[in-house]
Amino acid sequence: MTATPAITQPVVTPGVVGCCGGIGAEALTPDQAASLAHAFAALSDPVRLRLLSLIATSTSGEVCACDLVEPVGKSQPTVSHHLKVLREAGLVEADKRGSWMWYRAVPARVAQVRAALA
Amino acid sequence: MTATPAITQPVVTPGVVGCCGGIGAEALTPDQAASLAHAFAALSDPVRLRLLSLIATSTSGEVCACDLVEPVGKSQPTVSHHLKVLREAGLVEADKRGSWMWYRAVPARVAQVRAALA
DNA sequence: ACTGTATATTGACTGTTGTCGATATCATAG
DNA sequence: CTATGATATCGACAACAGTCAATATACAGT
Repeated sequence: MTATPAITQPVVTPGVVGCCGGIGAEALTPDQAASLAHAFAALSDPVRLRLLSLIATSTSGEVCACDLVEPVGKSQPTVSHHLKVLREAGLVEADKRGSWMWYRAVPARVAQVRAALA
Repeated sequence: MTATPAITQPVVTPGVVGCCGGIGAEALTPDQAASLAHAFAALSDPVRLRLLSLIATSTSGEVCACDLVEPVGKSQPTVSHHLKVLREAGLVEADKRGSWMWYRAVPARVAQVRAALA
């Protein structure tokens, strides 16, 4: 019954996700509840939701961190902190190119969290 | 563009929900992000997830509060507190019959939150 | 009325979280 | 190699959230 992948680690489960451990299936085990709660916690801040939205809706599929500070109206350290939380939740990933960090959403992970509400 | 219903209030939006304001659609406005974040915050606690799961998966569709204290392993006031948070988020509703409070899930509301991850 | 039971509220404590200024790290340009 | 710009980390603080014991409220049965 370890069907729900660990959310604590930024490891993104490959392949089809979100088949098990949903609210509407069987009752959640404490472990499943804990890891799901961690994922939802990452989504429970308006700034992080805006960041994820900005990243997920960008036409190029990725966006430079430098373009995220101004839209959310928070300081650079604060934005960096929120991006870290999103990354630790596996909802976004990033890599450094030159001086810039490019962030992109992880659709499979978002789908997995969404499926938990089934 | 005030498509996303207010989550702060326990008012449940009738009819079809979850068509607008999702992460993957356009970028969220600050207001949309705020109300969505409030909904996710209610799901960001393991105890509340277990409670919602227990309620949503009950065969009769509703469950007495007295049957929720023991499974989650928390004190009665703590469980009562979490049930209040779930109710304020519109994810569950309840009514008193005799001495007992009967809780049931609000599927439309759950679906609305799920749709925000589209 | 009184007693027992079910649920909610209060008050207090503790741990966590969002925020920013200051600073550190790292890459590029000159 | 220094200077500049982009990000991340650190330290501190205020606000918030989870928890429980104690108490309050409401209902049922006797």
